[in-house]
Amino acid sequence: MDTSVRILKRATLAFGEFGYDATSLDDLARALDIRKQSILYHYPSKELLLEACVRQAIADLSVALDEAIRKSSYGWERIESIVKRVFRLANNRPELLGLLREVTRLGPPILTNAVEGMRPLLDGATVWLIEEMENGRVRRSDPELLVLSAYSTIMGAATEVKLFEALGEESTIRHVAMRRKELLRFLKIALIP
Amino acid sequence: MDTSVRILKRATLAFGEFGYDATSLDDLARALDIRKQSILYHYPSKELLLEACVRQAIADLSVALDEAIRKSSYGWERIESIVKRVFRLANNRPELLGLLREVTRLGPPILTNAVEGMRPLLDGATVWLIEEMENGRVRRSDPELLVLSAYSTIMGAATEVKLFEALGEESTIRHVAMRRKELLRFLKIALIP
DNA sequence: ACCATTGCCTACCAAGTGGTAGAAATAGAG
DNA sequence: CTCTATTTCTACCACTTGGTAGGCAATGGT
Repeated sequence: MDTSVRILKRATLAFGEFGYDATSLDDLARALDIRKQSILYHYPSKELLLEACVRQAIADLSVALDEAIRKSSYGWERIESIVKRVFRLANNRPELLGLLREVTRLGPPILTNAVEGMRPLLDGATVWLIEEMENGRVRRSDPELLVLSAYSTIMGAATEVKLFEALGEESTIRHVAMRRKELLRFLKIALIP
Repeated sequence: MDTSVRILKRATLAFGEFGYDATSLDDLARALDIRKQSILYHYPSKELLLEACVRQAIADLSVALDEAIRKSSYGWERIESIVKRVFRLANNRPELLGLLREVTRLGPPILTNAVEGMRPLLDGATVWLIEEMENGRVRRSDPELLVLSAYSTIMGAATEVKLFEALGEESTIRHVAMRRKELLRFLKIALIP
């Protein structure tokens, strides 16, 4: 595999799981069995590496969501499809959502970039919600607020696996499925008229 | 004020806002206008300082929640009271919730400690919920799951201010109030039969 | 007056940080 | 084969990190 891609994947893993500050280029190089300077050849600085990771993560997320959107039609069906897709993503590639959370934690300037990258996604969701509300398929409320609430709710539900484990809740597939089901029930009651 | 208390407060602020790794003892000492070794006199290591901060944060949180609980009675009234209290806390002392989120990010071993400290709180909430469900004041569902979902939802809504700011949403008091209202509406629909 | 304890300090250190300079290897094109 | 560009490497650096060793002043009990 291309070295720069290997670096990107590993960095996304590390940044998403342990955080940006806690991940040193030396660590990364060791894990990849290359020299640190090879990393700095492909990505001139640690911050630029992070940027690249975030860009890729958002791209991957967009692809996944587009898939979920195309596979479904309207109203509740589509919401359900999206939530399920996000949970699947959280299961298969937890580092992606972890990285996004990390970015909101780090704040500007990297967050500003990331937000620009996500805006089409969020705007699309907002526009769609407005339409659905007008057609009476979704309960009326402030659509932007709703998108952001949904974002942080799904994010929380999908990424706080560590917390569940620490609480002694086993985090088997079945448990994740239960939490997903519970969240869906919640969302359905709250969103659908 | 007692030096050790000053250190604790400042460390909680810094850990909660910028994260554990991003906060150096030198930074802290500079901000407090004391020498780093004075910090290490009161708290023998950075990790023990973090532990102390977390302990105190949980204690403060417990006090705030107890207050909210005592002030309210049952059913929806109490849930509303708690949510409002948490939002007030997120407004007055955002570093508290920030620190707790940071702890879940850091994972074990510190998370294990923190979870032990929070267990009475969570268990209390679970027991109360079971009672409310049996009395028909709260919609039936898995109570433990519900507590954790509520935790991550409220946490997300209360702490993701940075994200909202980056999105260009002004984060005025009015906007926070709106988000609180929205969350309450959401919870009411989802929880109350 | 004495001494032990407390609290804060100066001086220092080994390890690790992100990053620079530039050599050596590799590979494709003519 | 040779030239050139790409890629990976060794060697190094200035700086920051958490933490140790030990001194020095204040305090208060005996």
